[in-house]
Amino acid sequence: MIHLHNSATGQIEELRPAVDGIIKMYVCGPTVYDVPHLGHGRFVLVYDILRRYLEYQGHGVIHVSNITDVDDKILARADSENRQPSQVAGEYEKVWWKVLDDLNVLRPTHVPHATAYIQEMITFISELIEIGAAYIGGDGVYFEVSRIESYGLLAHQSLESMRSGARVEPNPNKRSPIDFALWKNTPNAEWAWESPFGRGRPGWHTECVVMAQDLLGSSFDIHGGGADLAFPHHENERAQALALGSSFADKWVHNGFIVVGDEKMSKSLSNFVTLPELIGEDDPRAFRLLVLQSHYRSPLEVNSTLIGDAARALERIDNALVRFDRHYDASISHVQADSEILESFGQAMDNDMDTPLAISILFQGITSMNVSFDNGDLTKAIAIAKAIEIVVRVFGLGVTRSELVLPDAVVELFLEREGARQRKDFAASDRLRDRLLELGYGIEDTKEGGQIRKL
RNA sequence: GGCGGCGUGGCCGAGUGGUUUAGGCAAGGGCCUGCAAAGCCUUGCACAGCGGUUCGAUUCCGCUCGCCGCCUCCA
Repeated sequence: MIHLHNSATGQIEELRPAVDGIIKMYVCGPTVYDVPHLGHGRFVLVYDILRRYLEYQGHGVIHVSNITDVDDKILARADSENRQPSQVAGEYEKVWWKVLDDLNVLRPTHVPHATAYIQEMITFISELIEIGAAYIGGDGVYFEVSRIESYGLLAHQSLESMRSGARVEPNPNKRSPIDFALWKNTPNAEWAWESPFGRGRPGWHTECVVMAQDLLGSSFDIHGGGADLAFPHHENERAQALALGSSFADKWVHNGFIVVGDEKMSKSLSNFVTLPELIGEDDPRAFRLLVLQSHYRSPLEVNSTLIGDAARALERIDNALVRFDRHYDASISHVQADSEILESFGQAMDNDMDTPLAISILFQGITSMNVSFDNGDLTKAIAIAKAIEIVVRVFGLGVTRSELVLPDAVVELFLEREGARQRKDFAASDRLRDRLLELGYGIEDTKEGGQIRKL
């Protein structure tokens, strides 16, 4: 079974699903107020890979990831553009799914929206007030953090040190500076909901607790998100759940940031690259490979050089799969995937998702597959190729193996060149090869004749 | 100020108390090829610095220097 780093304990621990064979995972999704950037891309890829791996191992995965469509930033954008918040949210959610499709990310099992859970949140907040864990301040409802003894678990800070180190601005409506808002009263706002505590809208930290528990139950296996969500977002989710007696998430998993020149990529530093920008220029798989080549908890540097390096590395994988395709026929369908490769792959992944090591195993496999093909050991080559194909699929790096349909004009040029080569008219054959290259088709001459493929 | 993390060969980036190499990209040499492409083979005194533990440390401990993150909206 996979072992994962649990931010709650600081240890790498074995995942033990509460329900055998089913893994329940909640991943905090985006606030849809702008175009997603590389940081969003990384978290989405990390948990996509985790999910694919767990499914590869035969587990059922219930993957829940929300869309935050109620938020101050959405409102601010709507106001500045003089339109409805729901329009803003709708627009950027569309962009979000487009980008995820481009990145070949599997859709979560459930995608709850905050706006669809307002009533449930109101009920939840009422319960917190009832048991005395939350109180009504002048401008909203606050959670009384001191109610939770273990508050600070994810921040790795004691309640006391959090209190003394709090940098939040003092708010006379709060009993303590570290208390956080569950409900914000906005009596005159257009975009607001009626509640027993006044007209307003929910705070950010409540939606995930409510939606996660609605879809996964009061306890589940994995709660994931970016490292910057550990505190305060996840800490506050946890506090609310615990106040009402839930055990909530078993493992807290946090991925590292994208960095640019050693600095965190963020809006405030305006050093971010958006995903549509990246995808527009490069093979989206290059970014996925870059993410795989670093450990998910480490900071990851991204720049055009590194994306280019990854794109070239990708060619090595693609070339290997093309070579596999060329040799594939019914006669070798019974060959089993190389178990040694799959075993080391599993060991690497089980160790806190060591994808960099797993990737190195993949590349080593590619080399030995090529060697086996070169030596004419077809059975061995195919066995390795089959293992490679499995690993590539778990990583989500596969290309759609759509039938390579060549336009007639290309076929004509290709056959013409084959003829020229046979006549040893190399001047003509090279000219034709250049023509094909211009059209986007590459040729490799092998013992069996020329091989053409789209580049 | 509190807490957490990092510093590996030209670049990115794993890993490990010792004998065999992470891996990718780039660079040099070679094989293959009509030339290429693809592929293969091969080369490069890596583990921030200083001490300590140890038969032996890049890997454990301490200190120093440098860097980053969280503590505020943030993936």
